[in-house]
Amino acid sequence: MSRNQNRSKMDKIVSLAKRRGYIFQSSEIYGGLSSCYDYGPLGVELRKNIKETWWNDIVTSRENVVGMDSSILMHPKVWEASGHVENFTDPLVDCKQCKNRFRLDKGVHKFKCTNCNMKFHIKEGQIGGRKKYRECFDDLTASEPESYVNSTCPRCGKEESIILDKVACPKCGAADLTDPKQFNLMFKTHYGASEDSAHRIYLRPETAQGIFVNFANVSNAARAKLPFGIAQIGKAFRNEVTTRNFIFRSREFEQMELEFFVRPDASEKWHKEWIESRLEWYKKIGINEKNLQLREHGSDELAHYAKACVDVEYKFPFGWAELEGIADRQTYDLQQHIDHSGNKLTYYDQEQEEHIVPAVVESSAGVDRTMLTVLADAYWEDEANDRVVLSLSPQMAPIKAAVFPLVNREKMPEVARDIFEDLKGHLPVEYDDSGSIGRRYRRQDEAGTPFCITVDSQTLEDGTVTIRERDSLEQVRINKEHALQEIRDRIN
RNA sequence: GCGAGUGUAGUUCAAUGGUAGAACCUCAGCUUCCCAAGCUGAUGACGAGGGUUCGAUUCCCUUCACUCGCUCCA
Repeated sequence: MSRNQNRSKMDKIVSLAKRRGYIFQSSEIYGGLSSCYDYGPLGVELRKNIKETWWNDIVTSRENVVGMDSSILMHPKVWEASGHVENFTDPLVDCKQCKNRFRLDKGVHKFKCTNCNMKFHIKEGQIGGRKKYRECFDDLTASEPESYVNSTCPRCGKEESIILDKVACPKCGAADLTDPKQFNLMFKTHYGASEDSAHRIYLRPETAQGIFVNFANVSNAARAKLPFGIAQIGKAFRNEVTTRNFIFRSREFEQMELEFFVRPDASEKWHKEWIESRLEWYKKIGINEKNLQLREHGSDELAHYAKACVDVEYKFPFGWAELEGIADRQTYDLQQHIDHSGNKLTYYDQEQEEHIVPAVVESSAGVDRTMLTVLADAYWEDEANDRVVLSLSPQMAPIKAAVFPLVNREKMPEVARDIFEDLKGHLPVEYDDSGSIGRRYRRQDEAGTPFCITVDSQTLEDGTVTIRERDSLEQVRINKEHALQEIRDRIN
């Protein structure tokens, strides 16, 4: 497909999502808030179904995985231990000339002496400049740039005479830079009514740390034995530099994370198992496997704590993109919290008769990305029948069935309403008697409803109704008393 | 964050320096015995804030949002 066609497919999904009540832009009446989205009546059902199938697959159906739900606000030291504070405090600048962005300390720092006008610069940790000036230094290996400010000039010997003249772009050499900016992906807020910095805390940028800090609590309470996992679904917040592609990357999002604790020597084996298991899950919720692939991180893109990481990717209209990362994090996380908190987050291995720090295999998936995947994968245009269809798997579909009277005459609406009333306590269903029957079928097709039950004149005679399947348009007659069971059977 | 582009009913599009039309959707009624039929009627928009002007949806500025390309993505 060409780019134009790809783009228009995303546009169509966005507009369908709004029209049918899946996804709205946040704060729309005030002009919208960038990258934040609200989920409407169908959206919230779809999200619930995604989360339920995940939870069922990861927690309920496994003996050795338990769930938890930690608070979004946590002690600030959690993020010092995890590395989230430290890794994102470097000031960054942009070169106005070549648009390069770099850490300020990576810029070319140009110094000069206010007394003798000696000049030198620091680039990539080396002192540079004219030969006659370089010779004034015993060693050309540079210290931190800040340490030269107000230092003694090595040429004329005058104290406190060196000043920082300018900082230039290491790429193009221009000294035309923006003011340094602090980039930290964590949202900051104040804890308590007082706004002094002592009470600064963060909205969690991932749910995983809530699991790690509860490692001892949960493993004791659950009497867990290795290998075992702790799972959590919850919101996380990141001040992303760029947000793009509808709900794909947003600043507020929901994660489904599993931290699976294993003996360190077994992490590789479990990493492989979870990769398979997670890929299967996406197929199970109805994603076309041709649109799924695994991608292993190269050593250059691995996070500092991870030994290996494999992404599950989906072929979106805008290209292949990451749905989930499955990482072998080794003992990094628990060890960091052991070091920072002083608590013994270890496991006593009965067989080896020793305390060990378990390694962890993490599966980190996004609810919102899964939702976009489900919608994009289900969307198609049935030109033969002139309709737009969301072929959601019955398990994912927000509305499982709709009930119609074929026409609004005789007793058909009453009979149809009775069937609807019987179903509605058990399944999400809709009743509709407006317009023509064809219009009502189309409406449900677009919303992704897999089944439509129609009451016609034969129903009044023998108590049977038609049940129509969304994708094939096939209809069969069943006894109206069996409608609930029939739909349940077809969902599973 | 930088550069380019785009903002008119729910959606897709018109028109205009004198405050806006349509189609589809939605709603109500009639009709309709199985796939967006028909008839009648109704609701509904110039993203926001300034400026120029007698008058701005239209021109200018700012801002917000979206799209694309960079950049970023523990």
